[in-house]
Amino acid sequence: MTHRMARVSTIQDVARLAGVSPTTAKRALREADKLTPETLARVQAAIEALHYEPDQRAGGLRGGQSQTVGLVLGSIVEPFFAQFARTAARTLNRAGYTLIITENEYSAAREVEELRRLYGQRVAAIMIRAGYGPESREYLARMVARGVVVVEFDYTSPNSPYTHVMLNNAAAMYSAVAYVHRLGHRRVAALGTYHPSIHPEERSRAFPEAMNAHGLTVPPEYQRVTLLTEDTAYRLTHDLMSLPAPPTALIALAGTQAVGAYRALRERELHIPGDVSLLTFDNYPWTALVEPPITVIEQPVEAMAEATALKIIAALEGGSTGESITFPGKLIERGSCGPPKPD
Amino acid sequence: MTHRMARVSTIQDVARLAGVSPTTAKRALREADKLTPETLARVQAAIEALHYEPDQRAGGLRGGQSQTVGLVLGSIVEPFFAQFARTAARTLNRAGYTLIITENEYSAAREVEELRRLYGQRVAAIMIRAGYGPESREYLARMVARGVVVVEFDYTSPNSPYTHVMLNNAAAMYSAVAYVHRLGHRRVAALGTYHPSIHPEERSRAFPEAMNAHGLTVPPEYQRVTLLTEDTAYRLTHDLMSLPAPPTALIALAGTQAVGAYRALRERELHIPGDVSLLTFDNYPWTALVEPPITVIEQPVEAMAEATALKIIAALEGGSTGESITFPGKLIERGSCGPPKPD
DNA sequence: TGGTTCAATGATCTCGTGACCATTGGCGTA
DNA sequence: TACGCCAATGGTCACGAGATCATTGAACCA
Repeated sequence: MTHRMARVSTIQDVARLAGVSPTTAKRALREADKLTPETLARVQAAIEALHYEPDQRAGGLRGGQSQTVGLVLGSIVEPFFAQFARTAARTLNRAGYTLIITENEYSAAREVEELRRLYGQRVAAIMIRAGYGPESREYLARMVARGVVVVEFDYTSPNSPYTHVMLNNAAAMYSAVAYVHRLGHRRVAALGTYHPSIHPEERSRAFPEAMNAHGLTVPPEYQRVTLLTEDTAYRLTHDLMSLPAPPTALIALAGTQAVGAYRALRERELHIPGDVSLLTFDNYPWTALVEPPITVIEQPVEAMAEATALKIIAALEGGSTGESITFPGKLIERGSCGPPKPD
Repeated sequence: MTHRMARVSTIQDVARLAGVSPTTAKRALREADKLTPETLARVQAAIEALHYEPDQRAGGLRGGQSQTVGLVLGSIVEPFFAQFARTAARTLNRAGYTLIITENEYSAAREVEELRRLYGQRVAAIMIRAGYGPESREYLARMVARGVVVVEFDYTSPNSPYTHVMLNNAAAMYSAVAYVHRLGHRRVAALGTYHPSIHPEERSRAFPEAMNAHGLTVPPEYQRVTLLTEDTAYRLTHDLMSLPAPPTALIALAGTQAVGAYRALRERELHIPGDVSLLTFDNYPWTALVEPPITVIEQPVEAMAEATALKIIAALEGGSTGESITFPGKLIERGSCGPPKPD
């Protein structure tokens, strides 16, 4: 296979073959009822014969925007996001939109180039899990000023002006802390501490608040600002368990973190939940396979993805994105949490 | 946020602000050396002031094709594919292309609609993990006739005319069978049997051949045509282990299958590897966390993705896709395989 | 000094579709 | 019968960038 001889048929070719004007041929696609049955049949036959497919780019050129929507994920290899993308794509496809999936790797700086690419395609809307940092804020605002619809999901940056679809992270974290507190834990650590610019996550912000609500405090030596990666969770777990007074319960903020935490605990030959309890966000299949199976907070991924996509569609069809929505997390008790070892 | 007042700046606006003709303004982007330094500076200042971004769709209109490449995955929630997408996107982005990621859920029928969508965007090329079945073959051929570059990866349909990038599945399967044979296993089952249209996979085809090469045969009751999903693997494992003479070793054909198989074995309270050995394709993080950790065949995902993307780029820059490539799998011995229990 | 050359800049056409306006002709009604 | 209406169809332009050809003017050389 060397090179190509593109000869793509256009609506003009269809019209010529059918013996009608291009305008009439186009109507066969969008306003079929305005044509005589015979004319319609002739045009459809021509479309079939030439295997004509409209060029989506040309149409959008006129109106300025396309039938294309951008999706900016935190990380495409995080199953939560992959599943989100699947459901969002299905919903948008049904409504006639094409989804362009990208990732920002949790960084606003990295995100700018993706936004630029999406804007180059003149996407009509963007579903975004914004990255950390201020670098992309101005660019995003400019896109909105140019008519691009924006909806945030999974995370909303502080003072964000955009509608969002999220987990009720505060309530989920509260239920997690309440659960381990009920089991008797007093020294609890989350695998990540709130930081206004590096890690401005709701989950890490809600953790000390939930602790306080149970009359507990998070010791300073448990507090470390991290990212949502396996690696940082692995190192942080090792560090925490090396402390003179290590936590008796760990809360991972995302499924990928749980992998790192679990690996570190295994390396230290700590028994779960005998020596330390473990709880994580995201109900991934493997969490039920390890021994003991891990207690998790499940997110309604599909419902969240569909809600986000529907907001986009509503806004594009002339309405608005509407109010922000939160979904409840669900604590699924398995075997990785138990009473703490007496000191 | 209600509705929009799109006023997007074009190269015309830039030209007007800079006091030059549109043609000159355009040259500031692609042939900057043809402009006087002063003119260039004026145009660049105007671009900066208006935050001008070229519309990628308009340019492609002229030449017929775009700077866009389609990627058709088997399943976006399979980590192998997600990682493949990440690496492919990075490689293509560096070369100035935008990647549109889609999935066919292993079905050629489902695939046709994705191909149609991609062709609607007039993608210049497609990287595809073709689905099972004949439904999309004709459509794909038509796209090629219209100048779209096609490269297959991970799987190639029988008699496929396209260049492909794949794992050396036959060799990988041979090494897997050799390994369990060396441990003493004689009753071995793969979680899926070759079928020319339902499951025309190299791995399932290579399995009985590898068995024969070791003087073994696959009993008919072990042979079941399945899909690469967790669910089917789960059911098939239950069925196999219920047989009067169950296999002493199981080989899962993909990481997702391993989840289902592992779950079924746990439910039956079978000890790994004491009662049954397990081996799977795809070195996913969780496979090292379960007890015992699972022996896997690792695929060089990133190298494969990059190779596929580079073939696309080569073909688009005027060359050809070149020869098909295969990559070797790597057997990583962990604890899930051991000698079989004596009968 | 007239002609040549070339760097710098500009004008115009093209791509494929959607939006909008124009034309045709048949039929009903006063 | 003349007028108006409307269904059916056609003509034309805009969208935004790339490609190609055209123009300007200054420098250079014989």
